[in-house]
Amino acid sequence: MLNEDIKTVAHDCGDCPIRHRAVCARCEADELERLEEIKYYRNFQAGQTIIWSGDRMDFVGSVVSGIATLTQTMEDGRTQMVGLLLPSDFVGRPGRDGSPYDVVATTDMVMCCFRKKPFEELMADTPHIAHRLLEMTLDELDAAREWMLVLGRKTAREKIASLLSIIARRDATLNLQTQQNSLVFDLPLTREAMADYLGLTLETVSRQISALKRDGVIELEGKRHVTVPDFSRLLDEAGDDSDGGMLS
Amino acid sequence: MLNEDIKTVAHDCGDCPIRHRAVCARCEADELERLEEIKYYRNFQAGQTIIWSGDRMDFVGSVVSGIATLTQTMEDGRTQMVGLLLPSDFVGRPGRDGSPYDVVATTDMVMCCFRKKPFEELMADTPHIAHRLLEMTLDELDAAREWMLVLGRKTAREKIASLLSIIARRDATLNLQTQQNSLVFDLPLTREAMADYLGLTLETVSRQISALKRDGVIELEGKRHVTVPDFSRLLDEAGDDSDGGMLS
DNA sequence: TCGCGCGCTTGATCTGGGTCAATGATGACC
DNA sequence: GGTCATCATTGACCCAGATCAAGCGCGCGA
Repeated sequence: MLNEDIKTVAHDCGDCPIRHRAVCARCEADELERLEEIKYYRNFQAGQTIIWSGDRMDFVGSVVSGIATLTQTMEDGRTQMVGLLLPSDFVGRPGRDGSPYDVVATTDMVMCCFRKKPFEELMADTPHIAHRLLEMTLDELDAAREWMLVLGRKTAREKIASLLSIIARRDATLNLQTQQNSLVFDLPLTREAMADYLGLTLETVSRQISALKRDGVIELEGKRHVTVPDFSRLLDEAGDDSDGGMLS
Repeated sequence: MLNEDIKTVAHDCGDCPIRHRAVCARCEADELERLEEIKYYRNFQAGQTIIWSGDRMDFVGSVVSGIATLTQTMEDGRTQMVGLLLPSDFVGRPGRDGSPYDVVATTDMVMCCFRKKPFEELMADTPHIAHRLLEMTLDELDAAREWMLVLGRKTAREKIASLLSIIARRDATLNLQTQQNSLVFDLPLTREAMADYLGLTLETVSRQISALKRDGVIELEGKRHVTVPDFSRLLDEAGDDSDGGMLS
């Protein structure tokens, strides 16, 4: 699984989010070396299932580009998305063998993977990687719990606004382009995927997006390209009290 | 905060869940010593708020007895419970200062606390405590995500059945009394608290409990004492495909 | 260039659970 | 042992969002 470009990116932290996020802040040469040895890239096509629920996972890794979703499905077909993986997000559960949900690429993706067993050994030797993983897991837990409020208590309109503001926020921090106070981004999900995230039907998603557009909260170009003229207005619609660190 | 009984329980792992779960599996004398030094007990009364959302937390700890809830509240008063703390559950976020939600005791409680800063130092020195915390956080994340499916996709009846089966399961594993194939337990929550957990109203909770009783899925004695004659029937009602490790 | 499929929109109708309101149990406190 | 407060139940009605159904528009392959 080793390939030629490993050496060339050995100290290019921007390339590989896991290295960037988990290690580089306090990087030490031998750790980088060991990480490089167990690192490889994998490509996935849009629609491809990366891991099936219950499958054994023999790697951990992080998203370099593209988007994936974590979903749970009941026997009768009802599905709920329980996580959204954007570039720099971590995938995998050190110390656990199986995945409790399906991981599906919704766009073409590149992942930076590490073989699981050696990664865990490395983790055992280097406490700050373990520490970084705890940090990431706590972040995911916070996100999951915030989403529980969305699922349990918000109206359809608030749910849509919440999703849009999360995507806008992530997009802005990734691209560092909070340009002229308005936000522009492409929706990385179909209406159906949004519905699965929000606990709604795709028809309701469509209607509420139309409503937000009609009311001037968002502008749409085609079906996916969104511009948000006033982000605080969107947050208002989401029923959020905080700006999530977007506005100062 | 040190008190006299510390020495007497120094090696009684059953008494203090955090020590039992986080440390004792591979316990080493000096760690126990250091844990004892920063440990103290706190009592809370039913209804008392342990931590307000946004508050600084200067301790971590675990539940010895009683029940607490983690809740998030919107400005207009809508609230969603995002976690339920039963005996042996861990409270606190090593490395984080504030709490993102209210922690409220719903019964009288005893907690075993550790001052946060020294606990973090101990964690930095002893990798397997950090490892144990990662494990616990992953468990919480799994639970939160399973709950997202409940909140987003299940009907009111399924939600109630899901909650009952979770409580029954926890209760049984704690008390090790899977006696004569039927389960008996007391509901530790009011109808309103259940509603807040399930994203329902208390009226709907009441109606669905009555319906499950009418249909013979559960039996009620008073308002809180529940017996489940057939656990797999309850799991069926919950729409769950697995038995959660209860039945073999 | 056509048509065909997929993602999306919009309309009509239905229904699960919310809302509002009245009434019942239980137990603590005087 | 009566009063009051808290928790729970039940009924009547309503509405947000689900369901069912009909099109629309755009990209793609023949």
